[in-house]
Amino acid sequence: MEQKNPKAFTSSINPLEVFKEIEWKALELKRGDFLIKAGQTEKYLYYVVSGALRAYTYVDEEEHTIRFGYKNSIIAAIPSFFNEQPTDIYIEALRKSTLYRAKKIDFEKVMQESVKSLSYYNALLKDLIATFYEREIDILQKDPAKRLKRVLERSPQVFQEVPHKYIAAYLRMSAETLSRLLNS
Amino acid sequence: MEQKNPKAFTSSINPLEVFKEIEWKALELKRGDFLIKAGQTEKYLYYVVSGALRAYTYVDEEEHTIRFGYKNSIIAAIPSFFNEQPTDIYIEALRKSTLYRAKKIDFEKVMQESVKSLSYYNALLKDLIATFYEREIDILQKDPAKRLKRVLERSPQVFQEVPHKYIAAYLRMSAETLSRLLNS
DNA sequence: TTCTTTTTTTAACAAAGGTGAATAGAATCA
DNA sequence: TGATTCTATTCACCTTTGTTAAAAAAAGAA
Repeated sequence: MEQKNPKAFTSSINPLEVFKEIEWKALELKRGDFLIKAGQTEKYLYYVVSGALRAYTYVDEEEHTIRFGYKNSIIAAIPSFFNEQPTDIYIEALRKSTLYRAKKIDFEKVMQESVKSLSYYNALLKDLIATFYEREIDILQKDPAKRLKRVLERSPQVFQEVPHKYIAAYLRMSAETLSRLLNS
Repeated sequence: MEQKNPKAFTSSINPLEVFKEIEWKALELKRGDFLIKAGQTEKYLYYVVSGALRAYTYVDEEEHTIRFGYKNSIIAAIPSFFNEQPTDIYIEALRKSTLYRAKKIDFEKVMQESVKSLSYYNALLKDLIATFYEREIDILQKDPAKRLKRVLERSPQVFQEVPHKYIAAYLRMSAETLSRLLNS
């Protein structure tokens, strides 16, 4: 069974397999490129083939890392994707990355045509809700060591893919605290 | 516009209006009664007419308050409702409460029969995702005063409905810290 | 490869918030 | 109503984690 978190607003479903009727367009990002920036409205869902990305937002000048995208994960500015309002999320490539993207309108078209697609879409939504819920429980833990443990057990590979300073931010701790925890 | 959070896994939609075809059964809870307990699978969606409830879960013996339900809000053990697996959530009435409930299977039936219902259902899901996202940003704030401010501005009435010690837990701070903040 | 930039580690220090305890105040129930 | 239980406040103390700074290590670019 594939791990679920902390992929970016993700699902254990491989959308390229499931939504074959949809046109998936390949794209290449280099380190520092953005998939989306605050103010834009999310029109795509992305599937990461290789590389690493992070989603973050600002509240009162403070940056908060909220999700990662890496191999086999879905990433997008999900709230904007669903409500079609401008997002406050930035998604940035942390290194050279290859992804596929599909248009929201293409999803909707396929959804109307096929009951099977609709049920897959529902599965995707369920997975999304599960991910959000897991995330909520993760960050509620008071003890930084517990927060680390949960994510480390669920998604050990993220520690290979993503610089620790971003993982620390994702776990709402300083890079120094994460370093202390990993070396003890 | 109605506030969105921290209702319990909620929506600004009034489901009694929108899902008229569904049979909504009234129920009365007294203080201390449970809507659902860990281990059970959520088969209902509840709409709160009056009263106050809280949803909480345990991680390593520690209790975490995750949502509240009160007047005009929806509450349920949402992840379980969607994935049909046993939940780890408890939902408890904090005082005498009146609610309506509808069966999941009735939702599904209506969804198949009417495109309009399906689109309302989608709206409900969007709202749910927005709520989860707001919640994530809320609890990520480092400063307890900021976490309080966000919820206080969005849902001032929760401070009338719910004992502060639960609000403190919801805001991941001690009751003492909340008291300090409110009296300064 | 070498150079440069970025990331990680370590340490000393400060400060924020939790804990425990005791009191005061509210709400609930018989 | 009065009694009891539950909730909120206050204080002193202490632990934990963030901050600042500097050095070491690693990764990326040329």
